[in-house]
Amino acid sequence: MFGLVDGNNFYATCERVFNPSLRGQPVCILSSNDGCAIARSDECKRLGVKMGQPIHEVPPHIRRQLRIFSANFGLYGDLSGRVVSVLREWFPRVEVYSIDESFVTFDGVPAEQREAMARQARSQIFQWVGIPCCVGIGPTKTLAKLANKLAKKTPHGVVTALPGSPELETYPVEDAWGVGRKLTAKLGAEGILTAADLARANPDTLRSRYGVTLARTQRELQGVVCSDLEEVEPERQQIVVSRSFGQEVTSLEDLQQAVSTFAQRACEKLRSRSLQASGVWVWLNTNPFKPGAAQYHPSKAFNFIAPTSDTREVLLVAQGLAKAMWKNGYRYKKAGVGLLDLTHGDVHQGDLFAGIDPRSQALMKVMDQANAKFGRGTMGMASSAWRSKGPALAKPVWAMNQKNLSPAYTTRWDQLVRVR
DNA sequence: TCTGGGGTCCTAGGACCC
DNA sequence: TCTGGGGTCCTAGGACCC
Repeated sequence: MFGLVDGNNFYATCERVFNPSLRGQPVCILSSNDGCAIARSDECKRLGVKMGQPIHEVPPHIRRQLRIFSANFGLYGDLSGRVVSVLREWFPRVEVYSIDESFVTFDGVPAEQREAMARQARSQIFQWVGIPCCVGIGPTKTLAKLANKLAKKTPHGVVTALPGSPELETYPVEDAWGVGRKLTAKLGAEGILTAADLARANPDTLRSRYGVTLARTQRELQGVVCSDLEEVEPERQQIVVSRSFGQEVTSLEDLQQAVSTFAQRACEKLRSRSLQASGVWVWLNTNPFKPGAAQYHPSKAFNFIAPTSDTREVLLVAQGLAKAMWKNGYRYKKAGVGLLDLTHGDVHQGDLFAGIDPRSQALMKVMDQANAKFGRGTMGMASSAWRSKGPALAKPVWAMNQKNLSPAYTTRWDQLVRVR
């Protein structure tokens, strides 16, 4: 049996943990650049703010009632780790599925004890970390997900879903895991409106019309396990860093600084996972929402002869790609850098003629260690915006808007909460 | 004025191999 | 008039997830 544990309105709840004045208030978390609502407390949902809604579309009289925050991923990630560490004490097998969701298994736990166990784990997480969770239990991950959604509507927060449960008859198919907007529309046209309808549909027709993914979802709703617990995170295939700009960028110099900064960050992520990249990919975008503005969204990739994790090498290429795509006269709103064809550092297919420069790894190691010890941005490449962290340089024009960022309560000494 | 970021998997078609 | 069988790899697009 599987369990799915997830934090209710996770980001909004994280903000409340260290700021009790937010309890009972409509809390709304904005995406990077303070654009869209990406998390809402129940009170905020009741005021009609929609998931993903651009905040400027929310009527001013509603907006004034909201407690608005810029996304503070450092805080959310840290609290997420605390939730997982409590879970590991209760369950021998845990799959961390996302920042706010984990799958667990009830191996060897008798059926009549599972819900009680889930309730205990749930109350301990609330007591120790301060995050209210719900637990869904089912014989497959898909049913556990479904049960979790049902649990949100109960006061005790724990629900079990079995194949053929009466709840499936009224459970909308679009809320099933693996059924998105497009499939909902197509299935609806065939009269498949609920999870029970999907479970009952003709499997051959489903397979041939919609592919193997939906066929698996159907089997899982019938109680057949198609997706097992993945305790070890699979190796990354790609690493992407992209941002919308706070202000539109109109000079190549600013654009290259942004691209450098993203490339540098991508390389840090790469090395933290002991990976190397064989390809780099850069793309640029103008503002698609601006009516009448000239649009341009080029993208260009480059393959290395031998995989690398050296920031200098990646940066040089990323800069070159950005320059090659640059056209005067456009107003750029977004850029991104991707690292592709990732391989593990210990399986190195070298360059027959150039060999490996041992100094490269040593240099990167020193940089990473300095940044780990003294904080991100302590050492960096001059072409990036790394120095903008210090007091001497102005904020880059492309820097994100984060007007309502809460403190790094758990990850910076100077931002700890004071108790009088 | 203001519109997120980071991923995965599947499928079909084309180019190429022997 | 007739035109094989069995593969791989790559890419683009579409769908999904949080």
